[in-house]
Amino acid sequence: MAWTKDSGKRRGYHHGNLREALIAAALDLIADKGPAGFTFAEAARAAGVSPAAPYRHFRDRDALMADVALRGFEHFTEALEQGWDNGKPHPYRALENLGRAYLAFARNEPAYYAAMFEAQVPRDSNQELSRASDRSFSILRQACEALCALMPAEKRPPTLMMSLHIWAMSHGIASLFARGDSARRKLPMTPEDLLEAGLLLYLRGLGLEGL
Amino acid sequence: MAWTKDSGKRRGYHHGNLREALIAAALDLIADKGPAGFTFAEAARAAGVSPAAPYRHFRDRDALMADVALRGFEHFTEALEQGWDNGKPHPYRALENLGRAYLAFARNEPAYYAAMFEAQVPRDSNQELSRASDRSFSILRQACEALCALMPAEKRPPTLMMSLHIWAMSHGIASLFARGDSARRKLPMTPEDLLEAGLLLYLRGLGLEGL
DNA sequence: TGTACATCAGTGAACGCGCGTTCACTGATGTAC
DNA sequence: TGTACATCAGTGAACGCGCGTTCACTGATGTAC
Repeated sequence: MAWTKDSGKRRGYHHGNLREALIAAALDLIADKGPAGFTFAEAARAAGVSPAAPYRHFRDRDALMADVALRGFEHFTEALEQGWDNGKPHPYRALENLGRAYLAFARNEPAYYAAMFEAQVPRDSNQELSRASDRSFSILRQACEALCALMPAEKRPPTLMMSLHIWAMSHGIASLFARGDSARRKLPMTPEDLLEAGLLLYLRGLGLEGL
Repeated sequence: MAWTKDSGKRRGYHHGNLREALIAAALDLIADKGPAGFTFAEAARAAGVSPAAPYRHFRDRDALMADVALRGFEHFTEALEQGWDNGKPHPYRALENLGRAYLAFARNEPAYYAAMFEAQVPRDSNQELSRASDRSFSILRQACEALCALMPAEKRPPTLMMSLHIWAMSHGIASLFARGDSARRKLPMTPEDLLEAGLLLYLRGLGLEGL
């Protein structure tokens, strides 16, 4: 990974980019051993810095973890937005792509995924984090609204409920079958196909027949 | 909890029920601080026993964790079976109850739930554990088969896919909104209502209209 | 352009702590006869 | 029913280890004039 360490150039007394390097180290460690298996000291070591140095950048281990989760949600939002691509070429197809983006994120970024959803980061005490999480969800909600707009007004389901259902199914499939770490379960089909079929059936249940 | 400690009677040199006591202690600790926040030493202390004693019963910390997960799946299977209640009074209603049982388990047994789904217990290396997990899933599958039997044969969906969808949605809702620990997200409705509506819509999508 | 100084971001040594694990041991229990 | 003995399930002391955290420090950087 290009963003780890100092990519070659020798550092002097000042690291120059320690904050980023610590986060990168944390991600590596989390990916390796789960959210529990990362320590402040080890992250410092990985960044090639004394064990006291991280305290210049993070209050403690939990603060680093919260930052990892925060960045995770930011990247996640971005990934979902790209998947949705403003509803192009067609809202249904775009929702499918959004779902794919969800699964791809769980697969390719297991460390972020674990920090966001499984590390016990107290979201209540961290407004910034819960707002970032809300922003991710809002992409999904926006997608549901665009889909509902295709239906006659009197047949539209509540979009909040609809987006929660789709979130739950995507999250369930991602957590059980698509994640990129050791907790992934085997599946006799691709998670993408499973999700696609699930979305199709669910939307049909809502009366969104024509695609 | 009645099964913790030695419930009053003074123990002598032999604990008498140390294995159980250690598991109970592990559950308490996991519920408190997440799957990471439990140590062999602390479990021993909670059971009122020297730090060397647990080694008579478990090879190491991971073995204890795996045992907790295993028991979790056993209780989970039981809970799902009770919810399903052999399809009574009616398969659809019974499926709804099965879903409720799933959510109730996540809420009431957060420690088991975390050990089963979030602790990094390597399932591959533990055949007993993966079989227990399969047994839980098979209840759900059985329920789907009963529901499908209500449909004309040529309209029946593949029950494996159907049960995976329902598992994913239940698991997603449970993990995000129903779990009994600090990672639960707020929701403007009960998780039970959300799941019930989701199941209804999904089944409708399958063509299971009449309930 | 040079110099003085404040601030910043590191060092490295030190500390107390709790964990995992081992060891020789011992008290309690069960069983053969 | 009693006794001898094997086995089991604990003790408690000890060890090495790595972690989190603190401290006075120092090298590098930026800025005012």
